[in-house]
Amino acid sequence: MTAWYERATSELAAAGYRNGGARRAVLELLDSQPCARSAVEIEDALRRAPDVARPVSRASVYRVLDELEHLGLLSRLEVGQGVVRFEAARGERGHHHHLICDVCGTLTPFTDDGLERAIHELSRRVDLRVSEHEVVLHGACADCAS
Amino acid sequence: MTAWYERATSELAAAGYRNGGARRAVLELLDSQPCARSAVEIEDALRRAPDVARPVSRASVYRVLDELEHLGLLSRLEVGQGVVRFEAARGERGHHHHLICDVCGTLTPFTDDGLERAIHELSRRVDLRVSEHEVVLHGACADCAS
DNA sequence: GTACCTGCAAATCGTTTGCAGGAAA
DNA sequence: TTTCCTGCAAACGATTTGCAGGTAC
Repeated sequence: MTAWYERATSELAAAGYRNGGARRAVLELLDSQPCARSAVEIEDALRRAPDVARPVSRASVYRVLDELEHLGLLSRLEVGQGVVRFEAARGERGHHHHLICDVCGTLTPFTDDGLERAIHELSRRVDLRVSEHEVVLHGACADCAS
Repeated sequence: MTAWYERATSELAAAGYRNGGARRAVLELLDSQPCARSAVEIEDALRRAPDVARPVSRASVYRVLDELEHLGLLSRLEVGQGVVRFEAARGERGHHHHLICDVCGTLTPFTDDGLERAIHELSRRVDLRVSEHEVVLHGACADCAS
């Protein structure tokens, strides 16, 4: 159980949500993922691992994702073929961006301090009260480029 | 008629496409836009301006967008509520990124050399043959933040 | 016991596709 | 005339919603 999971459960409770089974299952699944997942991927993962999790209907997956996003506990990532993916927002330490292989669709996280500095700089000059940012590098991964 | 429009028509011709009315209408509309547009927005714009354009069916809009994207004449931008937007790929000079207001959905282009340098740098270190990149800053625009 | 939570099925919405008639070359 | 281009309508797949029963508290 990570810090994110604890924060998520306490913020959900503070917001008046009950501790239902579907919500807990989605929360645990997201907490265990290294990178962003779509609603369908989450539903499949929960269905395929009845030992550690419990099946959750697609409608509930979407509902939970929506709640978590509104509480600022998830980051939304749109990339690829009209699919929306979510991942735990773990704050400063967990902050990262994404590489996507346009051939096979694989998503890989990366971090870069120079990039963060540049974004921090320009965020102050821009006519928008910036709350988040996202960077995606498209290309061909090592496997697909060969 | 911009350089992009000319390049687009000649590349389309070179690829064996005919000069049909729907394709020309979508091309002209995209050429006149300052920023990315969705298929639905394009369809509406063409329908609302019968003087300068001609109505084009939604299916044709999607088909033309698809052709243009494959020829590298359009950049794809996914941001916001599961909508895909496209804009003319005008090359180096036209290269830019986007600010999006999460309240009203307004999309605004911006450029930043420091950001480009940082991305260029890290692109060489990363395990992906990078072909494109995209940066989106989320937040509240001047109007919505007040 | 009450109010929220969940699953199911139907409804939406963006996008894609099959097909038949119309247009470019 | 041949082949591509278009529009229409149906098909699709991701996401949302209405409703009835189940569950947390």
